[in-house]
Amino acid sequence: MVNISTKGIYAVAAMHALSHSPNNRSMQIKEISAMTQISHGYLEQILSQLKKSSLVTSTRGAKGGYKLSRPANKIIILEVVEALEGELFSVHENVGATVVLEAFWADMQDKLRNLFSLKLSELDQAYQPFCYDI
Amino acid sequence: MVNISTKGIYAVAAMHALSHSPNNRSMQIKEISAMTQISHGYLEQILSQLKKSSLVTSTRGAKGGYKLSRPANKIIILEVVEALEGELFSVHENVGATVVLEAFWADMQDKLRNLFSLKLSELDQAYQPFCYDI
DNA sequence: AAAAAATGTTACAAGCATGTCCAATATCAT
DNA sequence: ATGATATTGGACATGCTTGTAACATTTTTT
Repeated sequence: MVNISTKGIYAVAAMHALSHSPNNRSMQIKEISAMTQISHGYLEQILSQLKKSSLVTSTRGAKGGYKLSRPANKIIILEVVEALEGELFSVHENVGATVVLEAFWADMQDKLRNLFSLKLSELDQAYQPFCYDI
Repeated sequence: MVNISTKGIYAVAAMHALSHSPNNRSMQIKEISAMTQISHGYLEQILSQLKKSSLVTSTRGAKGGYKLSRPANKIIILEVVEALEGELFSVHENVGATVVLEAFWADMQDKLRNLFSLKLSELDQAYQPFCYDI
């Protein structure tokens, strides 16, 4: 079943925010919350998960915060989403019930995973609105 | 948020079963249940939804059943899934919070909808396992 | 007319997801 | 050392989803 909810989308937003921290300096939840409009409490949970999946590292205490554990071009969106929601698409036993449907859903899974295999760093490159030069 | 759960997958399975009814004769829940391994009770709900979305028609009473309301090559998987789960992918306000992310998710939505715009009739053509001739 | 065979509708239990909140722990600054 | 500042972990409320089950309604058969 495909599963991308707000949680995964928020995670991508948080990671995207982190990827913009100059020189990958630590960012605090407070800052990320201000940038993404995600509630402080919910970010706590999300970042905790991202940490468990080794996508970010943290330092505690005053002046602490989170930062990317790897450069943004070594992280793909799929990882981020799956860190929060588990396997993006998993077809279980019996839901196909025919060979045709099993093959179909397996193919879908493949295509979906491809679709989400974009690097975090490519977000800006690919989706930045066109800007005129002077 | 992307949302395809067992319900949508079951719906595709049910529709696929119906598309194999010779001459589009009515099939009963009992038969569909036997073919797809989906419980009778749950199929009732699912078929009821499919009917509300005008994807199937039904006749009640003894010798009743369900059949496709249109030929299988006029029905796409996306419709079937969305009949059960609502819009396949909808990005709401604020979850992007930046232009880049909004553009990204909008693009994803587009690509996903394309991915699921396969005709019901194409399932067999595209995913039938290869068979050797004699 | 009555029984049998289907769909149609609704209520409900159990589990999962979303999001809030707080206490515990760790770190920095004075 | 002490207080301020952050993360960490978990408890918890609320609502949605999944799936079951029972009952109502409609149609056919005898």
